[in-house]
Amino acid sequence: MSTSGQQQFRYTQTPSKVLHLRNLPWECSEEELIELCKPFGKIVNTKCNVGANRNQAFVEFADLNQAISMVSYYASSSEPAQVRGKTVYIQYSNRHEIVNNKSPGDTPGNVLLVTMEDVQPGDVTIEVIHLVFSAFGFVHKIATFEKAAGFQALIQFSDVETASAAKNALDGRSIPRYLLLEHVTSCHLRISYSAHTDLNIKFQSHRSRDYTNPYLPVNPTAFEGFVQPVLGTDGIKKEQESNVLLAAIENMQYAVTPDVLHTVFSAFGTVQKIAIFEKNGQTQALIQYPDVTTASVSKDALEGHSIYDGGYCKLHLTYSRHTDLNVKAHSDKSRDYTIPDSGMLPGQQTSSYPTAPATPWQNPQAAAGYPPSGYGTAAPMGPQNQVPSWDPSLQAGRQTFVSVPSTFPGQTFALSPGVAYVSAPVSPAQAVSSPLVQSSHVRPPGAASPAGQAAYYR
DNA sequence: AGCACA
Repeated sequence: MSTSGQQQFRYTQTPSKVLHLRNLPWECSEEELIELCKPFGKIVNTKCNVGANRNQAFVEFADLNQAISMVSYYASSSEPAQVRGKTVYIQYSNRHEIVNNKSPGDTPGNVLLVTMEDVQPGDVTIEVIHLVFSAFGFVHKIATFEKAAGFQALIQFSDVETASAAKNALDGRSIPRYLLLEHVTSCHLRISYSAHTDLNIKFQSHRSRDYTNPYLPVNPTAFEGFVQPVLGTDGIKKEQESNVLLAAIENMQYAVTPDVLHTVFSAFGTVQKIAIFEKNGQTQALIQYPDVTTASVSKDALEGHSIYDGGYCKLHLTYSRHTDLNVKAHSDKSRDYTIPDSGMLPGQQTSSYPTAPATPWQNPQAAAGYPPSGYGTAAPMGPQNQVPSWDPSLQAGRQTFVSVPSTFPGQTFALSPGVAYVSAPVSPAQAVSSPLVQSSHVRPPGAASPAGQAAYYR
């Protein structure tokens, strides 16, 4: 019992038939899981693609001893458990059975429920959805709606076969970027079967279509008053600018506080308000500037950059629909910098940073070879590092990372850490002179492979 | 790299 050594923590949990596996490759299949676990016993249930990164899973053995044998084996093995060459960490789950594994969403039907991750409703138009799914057969009807899970669409095919073909081909993939709005960096598709068999579409509108009934009335109010991105003539691209930026923070290994964001975003102008919140398991933030131009410059300069080197806390910026945030003046999730802070000058607001020990924009060399193992490697951020307003000299000395351009969503962790320096950081002056919104050029749909598959990003 | 709710 007294196994001395570093792995003793593995035994601190009470054994369970259910094992919790983490650090799996993204979208690890059930087959791969079973392959890994079946040498140790009979697997009666699994739950894959769990967690925000879909890189965790649960495996339930028929017998407790089988689970124990697997944990024990890898606890003492010199070779770690691996899937696709990635070390998998195994521990006992704190639950004793996997519940609800077979959801209704696994029962095939002719209607698919598609969840588009990491996008705002309206970022993906119904035309694009139609285009993407038409590659597998005639799409009868589409209804889109906003749920807590995100932006969702019900897509009705003629039959189960067509629907499952589309599901198999597209589930877990991303809509090719050239079909997306300029500011939309990725659109993962999560697809399950709906229990519906026939959708009841009442109007042709920006959120619902019935392609079997061209005479269906067009909802007269459906297209106007629509705050979502304005559709271009091709119905595919265009975005609405705003003085408020929405930042989706990817790969958030460090705490991101309002003050950290303030430091980063103040480089381009006065930051008025900041709000941080969780959405769909991802941390997002709203950053309010006084005007659209400042927001636009900031957005162009910071998009895709990471707050910390190594690709941590990577920012994806879009324009928010908000124009004026209503936030608590001083909480751990929000700040209103427009409210005069008695006894505190604006530049002194850095005085209390309980949770922001890492230095944004730190010199990459400083951390080279030091994978982030906590906050220790980063120097505490002091007032001297605060950037209250634009200062070219600071910007010149500031080095930032940008991920390799070909980094696809979901592969972020799997890709080599080949990050590239932005050798000439974008200065606001340059950014202003360059177009704020790129041309709405869209490659023709024919550019997609006929099967509609090769073009989709894994 | 640390627990599942759609």
